[in-house]
Amino acid sequence: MDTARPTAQLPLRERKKLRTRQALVDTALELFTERGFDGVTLDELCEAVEVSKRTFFRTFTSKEDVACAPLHDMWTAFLKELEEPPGDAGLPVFDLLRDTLLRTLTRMPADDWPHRVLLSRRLAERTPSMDAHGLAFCDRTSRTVVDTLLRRFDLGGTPYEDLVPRLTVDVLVAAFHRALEIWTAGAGDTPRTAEDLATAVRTACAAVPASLALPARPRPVP
Amino acid sequence: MDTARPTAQLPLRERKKLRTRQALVDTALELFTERGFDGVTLDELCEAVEVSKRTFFRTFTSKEDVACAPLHDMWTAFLKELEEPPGDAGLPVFDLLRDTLLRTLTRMPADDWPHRVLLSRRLAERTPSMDAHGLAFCDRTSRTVVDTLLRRFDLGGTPYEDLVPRLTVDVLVAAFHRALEIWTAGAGDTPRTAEDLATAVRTACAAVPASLALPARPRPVP
DNA sequence: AGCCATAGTGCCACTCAGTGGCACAAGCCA
DNA sequence: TGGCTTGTGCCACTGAGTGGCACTATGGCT
Repeated sequence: MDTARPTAQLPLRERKKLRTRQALVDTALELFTERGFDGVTLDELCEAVEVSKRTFFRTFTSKEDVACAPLHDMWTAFLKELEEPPGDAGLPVFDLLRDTLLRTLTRMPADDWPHRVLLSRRLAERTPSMDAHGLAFCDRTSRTVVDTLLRRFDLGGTPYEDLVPRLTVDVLVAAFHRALEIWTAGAGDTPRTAEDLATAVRTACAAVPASLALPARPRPVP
Repeated sequence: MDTARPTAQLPLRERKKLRTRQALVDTALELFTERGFDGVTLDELCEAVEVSKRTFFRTFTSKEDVACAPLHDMWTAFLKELEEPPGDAGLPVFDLLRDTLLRTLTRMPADDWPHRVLLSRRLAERTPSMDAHGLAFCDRTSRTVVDTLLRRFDLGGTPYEDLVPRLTVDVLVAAFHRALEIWTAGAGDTPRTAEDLATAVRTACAAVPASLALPARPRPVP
């Protein structure tokens, strides 16, 4: 089952753990997609992966968590990527974040990650508790991102705590979510790649200025 | 307990229901604040309000729901407010939304609503599942807002579904959340009013352009 | 090679959120 | 007053998530 990955040379124990984790994610996405999030009990999932429920909860914090793993992984990779020294100095933070996100996308495992994200997002759209879990995770991650930014960059001491940089991150996250939505909704079973998603992210980010300037002409009342 | 409100003249049954609802919210916020969200079981809450658990779940969708009620109420009022014809035509949608939000704030019950929001937000900050629930609710509301906008205004048929107006709403929601955060964090037990919150909303909205332009000057590496 | 210390696992019993079903009471309408 | 509808109480049940303890596999050390 999917050995010899870029798992490189981790201690055996770690590799085993990662394999269990991946098996749980894949089986969960498969079962949930087939019978719905609520149509599958954790006992069944654990049975299928041959793992005790106790072990499941040592790997994931909740039933939602396992189904949201693909995007969790991406954001975790994003945080790592953000620690790398940026190419251009003086670039607006928003562009820096966008580029970091795009770079992260190119580095996700190209063969299976996009498919996992697709399944996960489709599930989230019809499973409120999954959606909630994903949003809360993004929110927590955003805080971490702001902390990293403050540590690495001189943002000129903004008033009201971290209002300005935090808004920057919020806008990027919003744009990413819109991109995901568009990417996920795309026609039926067309294969989706991380590049497609990157394109959508670029589009969404580019649409931000227009969204702030968008004029509201009232319709003629019917 | 808190009769003769702007409840006006609703059928008796409705008024009773609303009173039960309000009692549940207030008691929940009180108990949760005192002993923590997880430190109070629904059975205890229902006992305190003298209502059966079954009834609780006819009024609220989850334990989190009752604790998030204050902001739910606000967004519901916001949607209603958005149906009113706007004063100025041709105003940017973002400004229109912001003004609608500010107007909504002035119309919330001035005496007890702010205090409820404060308790609710403080709880949410240390209760992940409450935070998640609140975020998911906002997300769903955002969709409704976009639908209303599209129905009421001629937004010039944007490409990629509703990308542009949806981003507009997302940015407003982000700004509101930052405003809430600042307002909630404000010193200790200073009384907080809806006007204070309105001021914070104005500040956060005004900070949006700066957040997009914010330059990232790298710090000298330590 | 052999042997602990320790990280990780399985099992079991328990709490509590959330649901379905049915009988009953309170508000509403004639 | 009596039917009708709407909302409530009660009770049993499912399933997520947790704590505790005994057990096994791993990796370091001699």
